[in-house]
Amino acid sequence: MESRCENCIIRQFNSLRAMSKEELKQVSDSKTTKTIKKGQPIFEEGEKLNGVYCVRNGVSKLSKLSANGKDQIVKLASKGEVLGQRSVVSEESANLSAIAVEDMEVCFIPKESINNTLQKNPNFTLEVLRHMAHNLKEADDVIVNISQKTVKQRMAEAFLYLQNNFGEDADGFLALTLSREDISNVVGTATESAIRIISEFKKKGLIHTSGKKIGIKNQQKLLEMVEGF
Amino acid sequence: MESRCENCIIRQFNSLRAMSKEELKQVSDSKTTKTIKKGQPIFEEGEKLNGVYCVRNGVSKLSKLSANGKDQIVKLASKGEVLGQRSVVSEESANLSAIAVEDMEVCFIPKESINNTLQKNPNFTLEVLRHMAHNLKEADDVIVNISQKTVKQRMAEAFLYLQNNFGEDADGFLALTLSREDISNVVGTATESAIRIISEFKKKGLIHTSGKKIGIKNQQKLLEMVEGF
DNA sequence: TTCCAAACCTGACTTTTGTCATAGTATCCC
DNA sequence: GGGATACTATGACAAAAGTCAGGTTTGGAA
Repeated sequence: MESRCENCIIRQFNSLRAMSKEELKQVSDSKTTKTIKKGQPIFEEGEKLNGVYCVRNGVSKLSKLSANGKDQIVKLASKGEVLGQRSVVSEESANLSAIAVEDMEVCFIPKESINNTLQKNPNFTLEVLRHMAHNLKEADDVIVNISQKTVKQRMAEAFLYLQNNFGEDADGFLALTLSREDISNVVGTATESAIRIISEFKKKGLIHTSGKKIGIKNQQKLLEMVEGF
Repeated sequence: MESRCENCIIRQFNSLRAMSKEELKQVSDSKTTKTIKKGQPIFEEGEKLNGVYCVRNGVSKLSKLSANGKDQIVKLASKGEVLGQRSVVSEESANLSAIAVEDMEVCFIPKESINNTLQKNPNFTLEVLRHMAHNLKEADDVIVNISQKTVKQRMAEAFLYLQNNFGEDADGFLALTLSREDISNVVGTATESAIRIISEFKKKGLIHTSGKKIGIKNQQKLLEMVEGF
């Protein structure tokens, strides 16, 4: 289970790749590996984080509770993503909760290792900055989508997103299975509305389902729907 | 009109404060000052940016055009903010358009000066990173607000935001005057809906207006409305 | 296997929001 | 000062989305 960061492939996907050999060694010596069960939190909104979490396996939802008691899922994070970076960088408590939607394996890296490197290695800092810039762009795009598209369009978009980012299993179902409630929280709508639209898409032959599982049948039409036809 | 960055007070508000004397000197030598008239763009979505813009005066809206032809305003930027940083850092074309909502004075700083410093001065990079982290948090909060609050709540929030961030003039009107259309694009709703809600708030004594100008009359009730009472 | 809770689904209804049409009002430019 | 143009305002209606209330299915634990 335990292994050295130096040999970890995951690292290639995130900002840790900009660390020097010695820095990486230090990180590896101080890190701990944790297993998180589906439904369990890695950390929660408002919590002070003592480090970041590097995802080795599984998927986590990053969400925020709103005043009316509903969660809004802001992002889904999987293999290679580093969680909690924003909070550690700005020395604030977590703005979002990270909850596993699948069983997960994550490495906890104490903030000292991170901060140390941030102050000494501009390449690493720049790499983190680039990732943050990318996340910011994604967030801006979400804002535009959520405010200008209908729930139906956003649902279509969500399915295509899941297909692109998490792929499909052998039977043609989306590899990442979310509950209807989670889907509605990604899209930003009521659970009933999400379910209704799933039924509608099924009737129209855009998707097919089997229990919780959802498969995409007509990608083209879903794409057209996103564009507003 | 022209002046040296070394003496510029604005600098204290943004990441340029982490630059060394020599770096600042170089920036100052390469910068140019521009005047932008109300309604004119500083840069537009999709454009390749050759540098960043430091706002000395006036206010700019950062917006993105959506498929249905409406703009969504993602952020309002004023004195001290640096525009285009995200694009320069990630070497991508601009994701948002920046358009002046008031006459503006901005300093253009070529990206070479920025990139150079990013690679050599970890303090500066870290400072930029902190600003980006802050912007990301704000963006996440906007996502949650826009998807979980009603248009009425978001309108109330927008007025309070304008009051907090841009203040009021001598007559008690919001210092930043936006057109009804801009207001609707901040809130993410139809212009008619925005106007209707302004009328309603006026009837309820929450705000008062005079032409385009809007003044806050009952801050407490607006706050309660945002919270959902 | 059986039972129970949680998740899923559907219908009926209400509320919210958007759209279209139209009229009034300010503003800018000559 | 006058006319064109853009912005503001309001009514009437349509569409979208949420809520409530009730069923059904599913999956996991005893």
